[in-house]
Amino acid sequence: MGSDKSMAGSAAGAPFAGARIGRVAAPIREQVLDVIRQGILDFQLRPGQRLIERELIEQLGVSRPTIREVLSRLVAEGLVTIQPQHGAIVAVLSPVEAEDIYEMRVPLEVLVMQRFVKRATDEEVAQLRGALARIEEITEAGSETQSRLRAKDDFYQIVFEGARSPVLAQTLQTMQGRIRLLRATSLATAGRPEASLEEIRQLVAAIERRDLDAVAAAATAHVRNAAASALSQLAENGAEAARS
Amino acid sequence: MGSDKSMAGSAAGAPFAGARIGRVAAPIREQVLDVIRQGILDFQLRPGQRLIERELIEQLGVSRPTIREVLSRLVAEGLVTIQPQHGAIVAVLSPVEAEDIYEMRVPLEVLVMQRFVKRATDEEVAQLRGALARIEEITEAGSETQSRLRAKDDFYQIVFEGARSPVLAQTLQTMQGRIRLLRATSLATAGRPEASLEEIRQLVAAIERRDLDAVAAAATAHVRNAAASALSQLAENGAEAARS
DNA sequence: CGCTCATATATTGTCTGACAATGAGCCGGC
DNA sequence: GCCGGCTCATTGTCAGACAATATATGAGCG
Repeated sequence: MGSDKSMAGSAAGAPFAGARIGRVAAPIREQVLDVIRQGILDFQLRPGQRLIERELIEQLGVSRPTIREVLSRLVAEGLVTIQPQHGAIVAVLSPVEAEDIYEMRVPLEVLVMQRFVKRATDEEVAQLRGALARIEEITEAGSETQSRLRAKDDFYQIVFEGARSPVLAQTLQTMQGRIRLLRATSLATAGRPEASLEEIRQLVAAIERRDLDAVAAAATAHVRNAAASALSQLAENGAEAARS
Repeated sequence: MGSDKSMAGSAAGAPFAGARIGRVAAPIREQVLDVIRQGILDFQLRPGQRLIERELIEQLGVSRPTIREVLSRLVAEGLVTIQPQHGAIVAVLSPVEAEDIYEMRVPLEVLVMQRFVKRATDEEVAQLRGALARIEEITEAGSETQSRLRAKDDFYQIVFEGARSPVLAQTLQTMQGRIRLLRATSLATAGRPEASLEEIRQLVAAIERRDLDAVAAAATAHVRNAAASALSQLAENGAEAARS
């Protein structure tokens, strides 16, 4: 409830401190889009779960056209599937698709990392090292997957910024989104945070040395290993599901 | 079939060659999506041109929510840009974006070609040769760009089918769509159809030999050359535009 | 007791109409 | 001649409505 539309008037607390919500700052549909996407990426909405328009309308307090527009966008991103005449569900990644995506990610990630080497400022490289440090911290603390994922998102954010390649960045971002779906499907790959961390360390080291070949090798290894881990897990999970 | 009930106004001057939407099998919005996308890809809707909702409604005879949904999808595909509070326009590719896309296409196209080699049936390979033959025909006949593009689309369609990689295929397809936008911007790259044809010949030959390395080399060369040609043209065009 | 069929419900697909808010262009005044 | 206000066009968003279709429920029958 709450969240009336025209509450802009008084705004008791912050005259112009906080971000103005609703009206001018961000179109409603962007907000809705973010909310639902985040819900999927954070595993609150699980793959296969139905997304019923009426429910979303009630929960988010927006109108049906808005919801439909948002769902369309999510379909385009590959995070939602629409079964005609039946409704939208959170997308379920098939092993075939997952393999495809990982295979595509390899060269694209190499590309973006090399671009980062070529275009990023020294400051951005330093930021990258900082992000690595945070990942190390979290990994060593053995924190939950959630925060690790967020730290890795930050890491990639810096890479994308520094690479100055908006299209490439966006493509990779949606790919990573879909892969995260996969992670939700196979329920916490958990897998190998330490191995992954070591790979990232090597990657950052190569970046700092500005060694393009080493960067390519490290990026390739990282994605390949992630793929192998995720896909094997998915295979197990799939077998299990088939058995039941 | 179609054209049952509301065949309303004649809409003589529709920019899309008499395409009218009827309520039949496919969902209306899919039809609308196809029509507008095709309009963009066929250069009937030129980059930068405004897409005013009201006009589209009148020309296509569908309602506003439908149009908006379609425009959203096209935004996601990168064919349309929305300027907040101002409206949608056919996307204009900046040189930076174009370069990005071409650079991404290189490894992805290598990937899809190699997959085709590994997975396509002999019959599909034969079909590919057939498609090549048609391209040759059209090129030698010196036909207009339009039919050449269509023939190349057919060629790629076969590749995508045979590669059995839906995700990869879709990604490449949207990329090629955006690149075609570029072609519309710089007004008929024209370029050298003969050179392009020779590259494709080499590619098909490598595929028939099932020589993965040669396929990679040929695919890379093809995309790289296309990029060089398109980008140089764009640079000229940009300079010209800047002058005026 | 299980199975098939008909009904009922739920949900989407689409349309109509409406309103506020924002941006663009125009016109008059200084 | 320039600036400010005004009008208009266009988008952003909502509410309600209806048909079509898929799923679930229950009744009747073998």
